[in-house]
Amino acid sequence: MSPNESTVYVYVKCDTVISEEPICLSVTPKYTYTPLNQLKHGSVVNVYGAVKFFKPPYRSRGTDYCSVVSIMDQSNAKLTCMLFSVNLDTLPVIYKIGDIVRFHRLKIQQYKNEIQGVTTVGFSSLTFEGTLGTPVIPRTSSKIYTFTSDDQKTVEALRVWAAHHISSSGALIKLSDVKAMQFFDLTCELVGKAEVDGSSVLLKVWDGTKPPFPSWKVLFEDGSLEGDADRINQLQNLTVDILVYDNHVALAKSLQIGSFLRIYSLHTKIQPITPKKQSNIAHLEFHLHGGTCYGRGIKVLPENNCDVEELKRFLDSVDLAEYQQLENICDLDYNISSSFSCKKDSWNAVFIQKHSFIVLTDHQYLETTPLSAILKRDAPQQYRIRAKLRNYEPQKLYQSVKLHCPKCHSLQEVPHESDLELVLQEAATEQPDPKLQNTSLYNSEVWTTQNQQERKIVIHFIKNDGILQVPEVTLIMIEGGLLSEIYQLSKKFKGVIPVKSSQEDLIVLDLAVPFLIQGKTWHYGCKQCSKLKTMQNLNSLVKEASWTPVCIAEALGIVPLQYVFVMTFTLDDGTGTLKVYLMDCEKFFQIPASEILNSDDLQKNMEMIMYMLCPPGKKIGEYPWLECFIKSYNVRNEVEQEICYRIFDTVIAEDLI
DNA sequence: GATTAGGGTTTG
Repeated sequence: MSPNESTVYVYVKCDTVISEEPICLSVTPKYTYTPLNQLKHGSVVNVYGAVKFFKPPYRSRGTDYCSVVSIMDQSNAKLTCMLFSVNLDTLPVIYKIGDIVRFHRLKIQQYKNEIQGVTTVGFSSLTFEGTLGTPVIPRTSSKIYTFTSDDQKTVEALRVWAAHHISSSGALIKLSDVKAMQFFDLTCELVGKAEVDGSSVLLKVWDGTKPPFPSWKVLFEDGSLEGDADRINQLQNLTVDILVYDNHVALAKSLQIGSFLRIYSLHTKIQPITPKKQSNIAHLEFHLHGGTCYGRGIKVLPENNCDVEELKRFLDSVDLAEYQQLENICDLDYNISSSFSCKKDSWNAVFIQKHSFIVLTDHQYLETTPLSAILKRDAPQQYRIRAKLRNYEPQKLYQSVKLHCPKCHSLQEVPHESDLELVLQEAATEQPDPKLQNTSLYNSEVWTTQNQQERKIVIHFIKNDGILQVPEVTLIMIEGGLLSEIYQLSKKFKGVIPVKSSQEDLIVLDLAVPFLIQGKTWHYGCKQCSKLKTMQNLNSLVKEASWTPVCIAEALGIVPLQYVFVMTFTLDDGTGTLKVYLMDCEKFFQIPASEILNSDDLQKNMEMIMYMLCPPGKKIGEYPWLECFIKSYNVRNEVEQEICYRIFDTVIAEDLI
């Protein structure tokens, strides 16, 4: 064998045992691998990639199993592959984002202006654990495959790249960290299973940690529960009930008790509290909905999977007796009648102590003052209080979010989209000035819309030290853009500044619209306090590329407005009631007011918090106690002086959110 | 031999 010849090791895989002894053949490797940015429509290629997204194999409506896998490599290009096979085994065995795959004989074709990979005759795959430092052992059903030292290097290099460029399974969380409303991936052991009806199956699983809220208990017919009854009973406070629907039912039915599972895109919801139920504690529902969106599905993990090995060690170390005690307290709560409200409160106290989901104060040294005493005293004072939230206003969340100027302290409404669109439409009729395009600060491109009377849009790409960067870190300015266009661009670029041409330079379009759109946050400036400067002033930020809203606002002479929640709480501690104001950016609810209007998830979290603090359909005796820090202050109106109260230094405990 | 799905959450 000449020194330049590579060695191809042909590993012969017999069932699950990989032969330790490579058969050494003196042949030149025949496989070449195409970088993902060089794929040509119509070709059949071999590729390597790190898994960016995947749907675990599921039965398609046709004859085959299907798995959708998106991969990326060092070229930063992404390829989505449609993998089909009659045989489940020949699809890649991917367990999580970041795994490394090698595909042989993948056909590249075009679909909707993008290329995609599809299985073709002779398709085969190897999958490797993506974690740095773990052994490079392929998962595959292929009995014979090549694996050279070059392959080893490719996998290792991709692991390093993926560790920096692909966010690992952040969705993989423990039951103890589960939030009241979220989608996540769960690694767990199956302890019980029951068919509930034709379209759903109940899975009872645990991962050794205690969820922050008790699990809902799904009802099923007597005798339909599979699993060891003693064990199910012993673990009842640590297991959660997952309802699995529709297309996942068949797979769920086939699962063996005691197997280790990864359940992808599991959904938690708070169980509505109904008057029939005696408990005033929120319960969590776990759903694996129908469909395969976001890779929703179930995969059985082998015993030798490193996550399973870790889970097994952890499950063995759990002290079950500790959770048995809590169970007894739970039983007390479930069984007592509503007439024993003081007992219930004491249970509530235990629960709150354990899970601390009620409002906390930073000022633990202060003694609690009854509201009746506060009402008799002059202002200004500070108090620690313990009360229940009898009512709050406004009830509609979007009405509680306002814009506050830290300089002149004015409060204003967040502009409605239709108002923004009017201003943008008006501005779009003005002609961009070509003299202001392509300067040392930015490169400009003029686009002409096709269907709207040839409207001109100019995008100015701000350079970093004279060089254009990738969109993710590039700030752009837009002239003549409408709301939908700005919205689309804000998804691609670091930030978008709506501008217009003036005599000397580009200037901020109008403070009636955001001066900067960054991610989901629309930043506004105060009309009264801002003293606008032109866009060339951004030059001062270019070197450091410090494109924070604060820096940009300062460079442009803008006083940025803060998003705040403004609410009135009516508090009641049995001795009296007090109206208390809350003005909060993000500390109180642990939810940024600046992002909530553009986030369904945050809105749901907020609704859930208010639902917990002020549960509808319940008597006030059953409301949770809140601990707050408030201060009183004098407000003089035209006729008289009034004492007002405001919450501060108070937060909702993290566990609730 | 073609089809399946074509990533971007249910509404139980």
